[in-house]
Amino acid sequence: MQIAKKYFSEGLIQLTILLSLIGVRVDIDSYLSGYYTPLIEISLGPSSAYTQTPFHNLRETLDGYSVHPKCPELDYFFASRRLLDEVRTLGSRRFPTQLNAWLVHQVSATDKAECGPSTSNDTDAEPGVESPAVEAGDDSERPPHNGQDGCQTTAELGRRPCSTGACGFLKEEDDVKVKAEEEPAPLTQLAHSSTLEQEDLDSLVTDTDIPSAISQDVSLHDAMVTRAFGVASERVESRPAAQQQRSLFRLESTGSSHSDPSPDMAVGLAALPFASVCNLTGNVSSHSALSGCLDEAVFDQINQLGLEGLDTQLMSSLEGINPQVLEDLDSDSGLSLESSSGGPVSPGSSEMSSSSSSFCEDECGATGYSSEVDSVPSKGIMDYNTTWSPIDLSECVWHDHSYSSPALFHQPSVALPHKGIKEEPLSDDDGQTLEDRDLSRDELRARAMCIPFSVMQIVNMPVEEFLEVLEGHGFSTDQVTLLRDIRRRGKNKLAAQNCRKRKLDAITGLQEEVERLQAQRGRLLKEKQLTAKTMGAVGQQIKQLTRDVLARLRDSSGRPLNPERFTLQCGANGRVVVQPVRRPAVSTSTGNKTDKRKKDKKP
DNA sequence: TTATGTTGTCATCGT
DNA sequence: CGACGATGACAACAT
Repeated sequence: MQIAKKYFSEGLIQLTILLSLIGVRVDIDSYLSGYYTPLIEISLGPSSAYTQTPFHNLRETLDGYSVHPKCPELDYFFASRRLLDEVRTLGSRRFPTQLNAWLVHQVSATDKAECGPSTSNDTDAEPGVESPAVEAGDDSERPPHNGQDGCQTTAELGRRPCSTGACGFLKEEDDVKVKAEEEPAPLTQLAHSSTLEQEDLDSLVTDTDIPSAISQDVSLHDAMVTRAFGVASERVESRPAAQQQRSLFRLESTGSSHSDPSPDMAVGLAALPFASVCNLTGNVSSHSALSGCLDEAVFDQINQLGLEGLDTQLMSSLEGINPQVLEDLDSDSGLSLESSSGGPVSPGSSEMSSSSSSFCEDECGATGYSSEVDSVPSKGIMDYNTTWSPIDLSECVWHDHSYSSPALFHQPSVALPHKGIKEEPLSDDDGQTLEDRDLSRDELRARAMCIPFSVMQIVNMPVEEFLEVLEGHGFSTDQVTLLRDIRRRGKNKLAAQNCRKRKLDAITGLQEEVERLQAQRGRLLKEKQLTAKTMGAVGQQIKQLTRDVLARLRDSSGRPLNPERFTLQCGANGRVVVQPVRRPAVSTSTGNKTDKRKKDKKP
């Protein structure tokens, strides 16, 4: 628990510090609750580690600190990875929408001036980043105590009732409105100034050693102390990437207005260009800069692909990591078939804990005896009755079956966790009838044949010693046969138990996989539908734009171009060229596309 | 009493 | 070749 809290807090603080460097406000709760959920669930579905540790849900609970200890490490790793990826994408102009989000978060120049030095006072906790909103006259909703607010934001991580991406978007909108009131520049200008902002951010990013900053270990306690002493230092430098990360998420979750946010991050991405296309449609009829709109439409498509590409990239990076990380992190979760000692079949874990580590391979299985027994020197028959005690091994798999309770024989006074009457210790004082009633058939046979070994001993002793026993004690042929049968049956019984356990585990695993695949199929179908819808809208938009452009163009004789005979083609360099249609017969949009592709390939 | 689940055992195969 | 594990099949027993 403490470890989880520590890692969790450290990751958050690092992100916060990164963000504070560029003077942006931090909204950690929306970041956490929104970002991981669609990312992980879309990408991987309820894979093993995630299924077992739905930490993104746990965070939203009151006892969010009860996160599985492994999860914060995953978070830390993933967050760092994403930070790096997003910092790398900063220099690219492929994602202007992402940069727009940056602008939304960006603090005004005056705020920057204040946040620069003063950031050191408010840096590590939230106040420094919250200050823009407070200064913007949002005091009615946010208490003026910055420190308290910041701490509250950090502590609220698991408490916020509104934790979806949509909620984060609403908050984002508030910020936008505030900025719109504060500054005369409209949002569109903000968006169009992305280049400028990008340069600004680039300078920040290039001047900052993000990996090293990320690698710095800042605990929650450290952060609080640092804030108290007003120390900004290098830790502050690790902010921008986190801000990117959160902004990206917000955009993604913003685009999806569905009530079910989990499966549709890609859906949200797809919705972005669709919305832009719709806006474009409304403007087409009246605008004059048609070529600009065309470029914008094209860029929207490219952006869609680019964002999806980014999404895919993140997904692939995560998926590439998961197996090792998850396996390592899950190594103690007892995925081994033999390790589920908590089951009713194998309740002997307490006894097992005192055994050597060689039993870890098979705590209660049929193979567990060998290594332990090998370490015991052969001491002859008396050793088997006294010191040699492999029973701890296998008694846990001796079941509550009507005629089997071999664990009771020649056992030290180990309290067997078996249920029922068979757990009564066998002693010479016990009545013979009761004793016989509790004996297994092989025990009865062994007793009848005067064999001085318990079934457990016979089954669990090493084969070398078993052969020595057979040869060195003058047993009759019947006794030898019985000894071999007892050993064979005992081992086979353990093997059967293991086999059944494996079978059940396999069935369970297959059921889980079926559920996971069904969920994945549903998500993919949704995504497919939305993609088809978006593509159809884009195609219609392109057609409309083409008609509009052609209608405004004139041929050499001053007549408008016939849309049936001419078409627009966008080259790789972004130039739009009017080309005559070879075949007057109108084909489908896909046919046009293929024709265009062929034309492009020919030169 | 019947149906179903659990467990032990045997036979068989592969290592 | 023998020991051993895995597993299907069956029977006895429990619920």
